[in-house]
Amino acid sequence: MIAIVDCNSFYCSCERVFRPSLWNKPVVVLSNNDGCIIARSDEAKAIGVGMAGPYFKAKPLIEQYGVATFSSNYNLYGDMSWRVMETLRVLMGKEHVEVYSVDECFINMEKVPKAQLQEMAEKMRDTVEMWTGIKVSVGVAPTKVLSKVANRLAKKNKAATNCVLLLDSPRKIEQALQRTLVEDVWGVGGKSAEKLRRYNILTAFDLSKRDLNWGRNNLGGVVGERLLRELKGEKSRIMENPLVDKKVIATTRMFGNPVKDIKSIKEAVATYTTRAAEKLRRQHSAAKTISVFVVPKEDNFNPRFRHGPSIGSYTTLPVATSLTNELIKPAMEIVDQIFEQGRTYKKAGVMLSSIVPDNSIQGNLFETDNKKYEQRLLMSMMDNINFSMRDDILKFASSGTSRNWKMQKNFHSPRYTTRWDEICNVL
DNA sequence: TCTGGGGTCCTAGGACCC
DNA sequence: TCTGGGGTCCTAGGACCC
Repeated sequence: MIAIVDCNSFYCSCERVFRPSLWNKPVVVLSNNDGCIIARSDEAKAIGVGMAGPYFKAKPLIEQYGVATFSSNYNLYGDMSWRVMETLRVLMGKEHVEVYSVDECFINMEKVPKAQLQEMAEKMRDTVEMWTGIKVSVGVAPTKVLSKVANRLAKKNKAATNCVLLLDSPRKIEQALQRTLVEDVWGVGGKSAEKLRRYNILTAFDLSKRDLNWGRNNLGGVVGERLLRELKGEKSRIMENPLVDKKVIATTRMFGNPVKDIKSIKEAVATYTTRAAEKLRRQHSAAKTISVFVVPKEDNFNPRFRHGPSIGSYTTLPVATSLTNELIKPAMEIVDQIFEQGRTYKKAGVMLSSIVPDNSIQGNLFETDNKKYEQRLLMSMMDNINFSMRDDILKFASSGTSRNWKMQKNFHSPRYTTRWDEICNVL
């Protein structure tokens, strides 16, 4: 059996841990740049605040009900996520925990006797709440897809399930599938749901009755076949190694305000490159390809392309690198290529790909080992200082000092758990 | 006026090889 | 007159996830 542990309204819950007065009150958290709503407490859902909607549209409702509003505080959420996952690793053994996203993880329950599954799921729920203050929901079933179905129903019917649902018999699985619409199945997105409805497949149960070949031919090849296997109770996505290195590393952001000058774009791109290179070094990798793109602000707004088309280019380096300065240089050259005078831009991004472990970088005849060593030492000193002191205390000059492109964060909460000067005060 | 930021996997099709 | 069959690698793009 497999369990999935999923934090309830995770970002909102993180904010509420340090603001108990918001308990049972409507809370929302906004995306970067305070653009969209990306998390809502149950109370906010109840008064009709929509998911992923733009903030400005929901603003009247938010003000009318006095909804507590926060800019996203990823320092806080990242640390709280680590606490939740670490609690589960202590409880279940770290080899059984597969972190799937910031707020959810799969637990391999093969070793737990069948009669103790319910009890163990409740223990996970209670321990995480006791140790971190975060409430979670737990779904347990024979496969990952079915455990997601269970988790969703547990969350939707908190009064009846107390946030734990175990699907351990064919009858329970069938009932759960009948109560789940096909678009709510993990792996079925908008496009597929539309197609399935045309075949009169409306619930997860309807879908589970199709045979594997049908899935292969109508739902994106092997992906569809695997999905059908999982719905039928046959494991098809194995427990993956949770700490696989990223194959692509990206840092992309909307600007706080639209930007017209190349200097600002270069500052932003240099800053994003710095951030991406840090992520690269954290996983001890180096990249051979760097791509840069910008998104112009289009006057005729087309809802089909919310961000408008992006304009970009890439450079393949002679040797893979993880050194910030070696990545900033080609990035700046790409900006020179793609920037058009007279246009206004609203977003830019940097992507690193062709990623290899940094201990297997191909040597370069013309570079002495000594110089490389010194440069790496410099990088790791910068990383340490920036991590332990404050973001960006040391930076490359090309990242700029004016930073008028920086994003808006008008409702930022303190980084209670990761900065000494922002620690929680109890008065 | 104002709509995020990361990722993954898979497939099709072209270039190229013998 | 008549021009195969099998494979690999790469890239772009689609669909999906949180």
